[in-house]
Amino acid sequence: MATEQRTGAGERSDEELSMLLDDQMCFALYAASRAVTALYRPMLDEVGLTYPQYLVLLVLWERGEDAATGVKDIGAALQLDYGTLSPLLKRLEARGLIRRERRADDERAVRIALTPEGAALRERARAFPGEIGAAMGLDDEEFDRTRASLRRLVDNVTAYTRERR
Amino acid sequence: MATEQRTGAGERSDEELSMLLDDQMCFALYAASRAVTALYRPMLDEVGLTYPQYLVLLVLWERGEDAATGVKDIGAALQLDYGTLSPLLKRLEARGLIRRERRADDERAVRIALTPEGAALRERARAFPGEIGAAMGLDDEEFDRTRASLRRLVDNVTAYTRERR
DNA sequence: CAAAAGTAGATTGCGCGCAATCTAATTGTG
DNA sequence: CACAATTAGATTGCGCGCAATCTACTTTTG
Repeated sequence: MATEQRTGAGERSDEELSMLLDDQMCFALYAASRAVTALYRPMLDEVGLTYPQYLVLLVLWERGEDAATGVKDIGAALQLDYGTLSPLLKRLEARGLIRRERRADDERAVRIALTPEGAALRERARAFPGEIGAAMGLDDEEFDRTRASLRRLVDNVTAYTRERR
Repeated sequence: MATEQRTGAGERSDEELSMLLDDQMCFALYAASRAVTALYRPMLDEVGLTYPQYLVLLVLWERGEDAATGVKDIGAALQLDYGTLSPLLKRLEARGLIRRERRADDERAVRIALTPEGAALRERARAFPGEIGAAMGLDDEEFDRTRASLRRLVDNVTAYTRERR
């Protein structure tokens, strides 16, 4: 266990953090995110989904059939833009899991709705979070605290990014 | 702040975790990883690197000029395969930051070595971790604890994945 | 030493992410 | 009402990630 040196002894305290790969939070996040995605892969393969497609379905399952969910709403929930979502949603439509239809009252907007097949898939996915959580192997307290810290981190980073834009 | 319900009231305690997007660690990780990458982007743009390219250089800077680092070594450090690394390393070579040369004693292996330009880039990158860390806005204790939990999570998940392979 | 097994790396194909650009519909304003 | 600004979404292009397949070396083994 290498000891850290986040805030140095004196001068240049915030510009001289370690450049070591394993000291960096950014790499820990990058590695953890990919490891968890890889953990999902065999489960998602069984239902023929990719991980981002699964996230989109999580949003739709949560909103319900009659929520008038637009592409923009999904993008806001997942922080994904049209460049990612447009082709992804077309693939979900091609698989028969969702329908995409222009709204009559606003021809710009596309309403994304679950098909019965898409809604039914929820039951097959219900066991996923439990399996994933178990494989992570953190106890409830560490799990909750880590998730809370990640949320705080995302909020801070998002605010920071928005400021300097 | 929604309160959680990780382990339900009684039956099916580990198969009935919340399906809500915001309750899921996997989404917290996915969102945090992308938010941090986005935070790096303007900095990395200034030196003409992508985030994964930056990670590769972190490895090379850490190993030093004469470490005989192979593509496999970089892959082991970053958990990336040849399909990702081969074209990425060619791009770094095209930018003049690294050299790729077959080793004389083992014609299968490719030695990746920093050029003077690649080595010099380290100085321009030295300030990055500090800026990123500041934008994350976690105090030292929360930062260290979260990073430690992420490492533990990656270790557990990796072991789990390896078991069922 | 020859055939088999193993290893280092490259290539192909597909699905994200994301910037940049485009279209078409709606809203706002003089 | 005309015309500018805004908005929802699609498209293009590029660089990952990763599975699958391929090549070309090395090492093992009969």
